[in-house]
Amino acid sequence: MTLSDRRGRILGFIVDDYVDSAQPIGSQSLVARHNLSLSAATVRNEMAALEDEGLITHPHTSAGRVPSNRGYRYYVSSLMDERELTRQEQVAILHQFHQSARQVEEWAGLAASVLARAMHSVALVTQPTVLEIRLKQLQLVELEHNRALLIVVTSDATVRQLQLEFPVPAQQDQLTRLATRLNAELGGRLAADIPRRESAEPISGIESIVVAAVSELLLREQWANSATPVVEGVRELLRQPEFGDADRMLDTLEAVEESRLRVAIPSAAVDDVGVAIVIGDENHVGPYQDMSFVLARYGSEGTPSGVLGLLGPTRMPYADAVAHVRYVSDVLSELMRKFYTE
Amino acid sequence: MTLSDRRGRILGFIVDDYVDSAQPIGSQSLVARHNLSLSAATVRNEMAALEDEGLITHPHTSAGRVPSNRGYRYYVSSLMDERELTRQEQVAILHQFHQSARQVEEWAGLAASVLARAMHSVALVTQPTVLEIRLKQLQLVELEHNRALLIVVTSDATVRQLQLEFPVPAQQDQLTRLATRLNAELGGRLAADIPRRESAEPISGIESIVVAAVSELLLREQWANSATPVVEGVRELLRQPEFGDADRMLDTLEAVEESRLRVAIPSAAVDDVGVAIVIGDENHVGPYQDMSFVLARYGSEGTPSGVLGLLGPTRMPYADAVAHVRYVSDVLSELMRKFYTE
DNA sequence: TCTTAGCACTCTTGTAGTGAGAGTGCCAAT
DNA sequence: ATTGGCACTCTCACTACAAGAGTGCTAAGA
Repeated sequence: MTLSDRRGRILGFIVDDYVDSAQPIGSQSLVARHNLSLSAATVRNEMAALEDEGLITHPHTSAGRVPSNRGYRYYVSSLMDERELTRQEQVAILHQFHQSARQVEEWAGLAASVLARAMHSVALVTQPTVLEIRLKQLQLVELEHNRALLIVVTSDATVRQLQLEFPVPAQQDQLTRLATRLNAELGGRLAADIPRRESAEPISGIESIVVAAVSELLLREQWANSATPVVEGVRELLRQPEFGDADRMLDTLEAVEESRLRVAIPSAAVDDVGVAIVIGDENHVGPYQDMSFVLARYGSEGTPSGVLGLLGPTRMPYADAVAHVRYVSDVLSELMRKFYTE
Repeated sequence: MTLSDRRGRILGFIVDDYVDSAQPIGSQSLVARHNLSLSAATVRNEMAALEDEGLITHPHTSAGRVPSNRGYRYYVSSLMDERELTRQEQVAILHQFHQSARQVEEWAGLAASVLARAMHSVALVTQPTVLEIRLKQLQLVELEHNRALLIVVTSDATVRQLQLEFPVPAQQDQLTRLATRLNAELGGRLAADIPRRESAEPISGIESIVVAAVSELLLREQWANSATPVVEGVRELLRQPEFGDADRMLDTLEAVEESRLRVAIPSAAVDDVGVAIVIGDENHVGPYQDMSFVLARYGSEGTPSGVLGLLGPTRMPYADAVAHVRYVSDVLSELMRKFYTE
């Protein structure tokens, strides 16, 4: 569907005005605000046409117009002019990264709060993960009797631990020897390559327990991180007028909690370069019928990567959102690139 | 202050009724509900007296009575009969622990959700920490060039890592030798004993960096854990009628987020055995003027310990809350005792 | 054919008024 | 000391009403 030039502009105005006023837009106020050389009546006719196309709606007979999900979609795909952040905005963001992000693990959280604050919505950022995660080193520490702590360092410089229980007691020096041997055998391997050795040479009970645990840790790592993003800015979001009443607020709170697990779903839409926008019911799952996601990948060839983005009301300043998400994603990618290729 | 028997009973009824109806309690309905052999007028006289004592208030001239913070305090200290959880309630809770708590790290989270669900309030549980935390083992893993990962295992079987940057490159075998030596020197020491060696024998730059980092990690451990408890049940709490309007809800959301950092303050009131109750403005800090904390310690001699408890509206079923907090604290203490003394 | 002025109609929102209901406070009688 | 009675107060739900904003349609003008 393509709209005439004028009709498109009117839709654009409606979206813009509605996004920043949160009030239904009437023909007269629209003419006044934009100094149109048209009468309100003409605008009304165009509006009626836009409504026939399903791009805007009426809350009730005599209220102004509000963009529908399809209207936002048209706006985003055909009307919106993409913008970059101003130099000033960029500096403000960079500043926050330089000031307080010492550890890789803190980057995701920082990115999330930067985004949330700038856009007054919820920001979601997954921890960076490598698809091809390799074992870098493992270590065994005796705790008491027959319990030990397994520590695994992976190629993306993260650490995981698991407590193991052995059928028989094991001394620290015995564990150290085992760790040394396993490091030699398994170091540098992919998760997928590790546990396939049951039928090889006979192995002691302890060793098989350790090997199984190592493989579990390598896999769990990927899962846990990619499934539960850092969530920031819930309060920012709930302050928006669409969440003004208490019930709506509770539902949204639930939606946001679920979103921890659910980003996975719309993020399927994220291709490798661009910023993906999922508007309202375009996301068929869950309680997100009147919320939108703006998502992007970050990270590049040879570094861990993840997904980051915003979850806000459909009435969202999309151009700003896209600009912010893209910029933060670039910043994060660049940080990772520097860090991992040194 | 001590109330006459009858006056005390009436206060008790008011608190009980108000706690479960959330409606101001009038003299007539009180007489009816409890089959008092008194007239409403008499009850009114008693109520007037209670109001003079500052134990109950009037939302407005012609509404029923509502307990004041001092009223709750009197109720809790003199009127409430403590109860234990029924066998059934106990089993339900134990069941959840046996079913899903494999790792020590998961206990706090589990305890929090058990409490939150049972009491429809926010539950706060700090991770267990040892006051006398000792270095068990440290490990150094080369990452790239002059960066390495320091891993520290402490006496309470937790693991922390930190990325280090050295002024000069360091090979893995060099790092391994350093780690071995430092383990011999520092193993078993308290956090406080570690960094006090600058002026001892001359040390290489790398070594001093590592030692400083070890000490930082040992201390950070304690801080991070004791300051930020697991928080569960925000939605449960906000569903309570006192948070019915949106503004109130936002404020509370903020209060709860802050409570992550602030439990420290009322938890000062927690003595070693009992359950502490902090009602409304008894907590002078922050936005908790009409919320109450019910807190207890868990853990015992020789095991890590922490604080756990509830944050709910002052209109809270205190007897239930105390019973739940006490029981969960006992369960947790027992689990820890078993785990750490094998 | 497109645009526009005019007008009747609709729906929301805010204000005011009203009556029922619940509760209090006080007084006088028991 | 307790209680019945009664006037008074305040909330809450409902209704009525007017103002305001907006629409849809029609008919006239460019």
